[in-house]
Amino acid sequence: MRLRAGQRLRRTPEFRAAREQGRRIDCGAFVLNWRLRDEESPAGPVRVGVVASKASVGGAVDRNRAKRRLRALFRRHQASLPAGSDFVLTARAALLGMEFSEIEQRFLHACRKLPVTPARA
RNA sequence: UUUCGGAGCCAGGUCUUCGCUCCGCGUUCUUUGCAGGUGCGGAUCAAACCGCACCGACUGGAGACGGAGAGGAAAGUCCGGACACCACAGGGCAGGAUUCCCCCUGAAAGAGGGGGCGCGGCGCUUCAAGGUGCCGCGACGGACAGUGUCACAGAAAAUCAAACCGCCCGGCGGGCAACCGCAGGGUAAGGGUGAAAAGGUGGGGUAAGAGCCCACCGCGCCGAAGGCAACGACGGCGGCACGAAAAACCCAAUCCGGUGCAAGACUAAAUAGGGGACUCGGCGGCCCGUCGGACAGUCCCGGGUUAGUCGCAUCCCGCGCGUGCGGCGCAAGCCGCGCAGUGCGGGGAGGGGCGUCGCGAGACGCGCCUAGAGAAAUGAAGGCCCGCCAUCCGCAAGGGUGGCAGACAAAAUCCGGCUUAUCGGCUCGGAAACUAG
RNA sequence: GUCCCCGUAGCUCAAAUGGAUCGAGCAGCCGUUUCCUAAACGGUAGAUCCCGGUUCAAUUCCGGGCGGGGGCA
Repeated sequence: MRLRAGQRLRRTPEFRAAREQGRRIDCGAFVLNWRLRDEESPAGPVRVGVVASKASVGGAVDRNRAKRRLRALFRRHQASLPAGSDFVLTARAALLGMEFSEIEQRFLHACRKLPVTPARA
C-alpha cells in the first residue's frame, strides 16, 4: 500500500503537534512519537512522518536508507495501528547497524504500550 | 616472482518472494463520489477559513497489467557555457579574473595535448665551474614606468658600495733580534656575520691584491644552419655595467553588465477601503546617457494565500502484432478511422564501448544506453557464484568446513572541465631486489 | 538547490606594513596569607582548524580540504 500525501505529515506544525502533545517512546535505534488527531472520535487514515537528521545519522546515503527502513516498518504494520493517529519516527545512528527483525520487535513492543488497543496485530 | 610509485578502465553478478517512485492507458473488475456552484450557520471590522445540506459535466481514486528507475565521482560548488528575467545590456570610471614563451584541440574555460625554457633528483664526464642522458616538477608577462620592503646579526644590505679581523707598503717610537705599538695609505684573495656580501674555476701578474691580463664557463649584444613559431646548434664582439621579492602596491596585454531554476512564465482562489517613513523611479557600485512616470513609486508594520501546471529532460516517421468504434457479411472474416504499448526498420540530439586516421588533444564509421522526485522514489529476505582469512584431505591440480568483507558515496534545470573521497580487481609502460636459462 | 561570510589558549578579544618570545582579561594549577574559604599577591601551563605552495622568514599572501554561520519563493 503506497503512502499518499494524505498519509504523510508534511508541515512543521503537524510534526510539532505530534512531538509536543503526543507520547514519546524511546526504542533505542529510533524514537516513536504518537498522537491522536481527535481524542473524542478517532477516525481517518493513519499518518506518518519520518525524520533522519544529518547530525545524528550521517550523509545523504545513510539518511535515505534510514528513512526507507522506517517507512518499510510502517507499511508492514499500518493496518494494525489505531485509526486517526499520527506517528513520527526519528532515526538514530544505531538504526543502520541493526537487523530489521530486531527493529521490528522493538516497534511492536512500543505499540503494545499505546493506550488505545490496536485493532489486531 | 616480490616491492614501490605512474597512467587508464571496472565499480560484484545472477535467480526467487513481498514492497517503493514515475510513465502508459486499451482490455477486465471493483468502489467512491472529485473540481465547481447554491443556500444556511460559526469565526472576522470585512475576507480568506471551518461545518452542514442540495446539485453535480468532463472526469477522479484504488487493485491488477506492461515498461523504466542514481554516480564516477551524482560530492565540494572552484571555473566555463546553455537557458530565464532585469532595457536581448549603450559609453566612461571603479572593481574582478587570467597570463602572453609558441603551436594545436575545443562552443568556451583558472580546460586539454605537444613543443620550448627554467628548476630539482640520479647516472656519466670535468680539478672545478659547467656539459650531457633519464625521470619528475613548474600560478611560466614585466623589477632601467614608478612607490615601498629586505628584520636580527654583521664593518657594510642595494648603487659611481663597504676596511671589523687580516694581508701589504713606506714613516716614527721601543727592542740586541724575532717582533711590538702609533698615525697614514693600498687591498675585496682569506676569516667572520647573514637567506643573500656585487660573476665562477684555473693560470699569469703584483709590495699585497683586483677582469688588471689570458683560457673555459656564465652574462649582455650582433649574426645565424634549422624550425609554422617559441626557440636556437654554431660563430663573432663586449669586458662585468645586470641582488631578491610582483602569491607587496603596481604596470602591460586579454577578457568580464547583473542575478541565478528559490531564475522565470501561467492558472485557480482571495480580499483592504489600513497605519508609518521617504522621495521621481528603474537600468551593475558611481557618473553620463536612456526609458517610464509625475492622482506616481519605494521601504517597514499589519492582514490574506502560501494550492496547481509549465520550466523539467530523448524526439520523429513507416510496417507488423494488439485493441476500441463504425460499415459490410448468415458466419469466418474484410474495409475505414482512432489509440497507446510492444517488436522490427530508418533518421536527428547527447553519452560511453569497439574499429580507422592522427605523435596527441581530437575527428570519422558500427552495435548499446538515455532516471526524473517534491518532508523528496531502490526497502525486507533467502539461495548460488566471485574475493580474503583459518583449518582439514591431497605429491599436485583441486576439493570440503567455518568465519569475515564488497569501498567512497546518492540525481534535484542541463551540459563541458577542475578538485577532493575511494575496498578490491584488471591492463599498460617504468625503477629496485632475488631466482633460472 | 543556489549565493555569500567566518575560524587565534577552556571562553571573550588583540597582534593588520609578512620579522620569530603570538599578547591581555576571566577560568585552571602551584605557592603566600587565614583556624578554613573567598578576596588579594607571586608564579606556572595552555593556542594560530588541517594540508600544500610563494618567501630568507607566514596568524598574515595564494590554492585545496574540514568545520561553523547567514541570505534568497
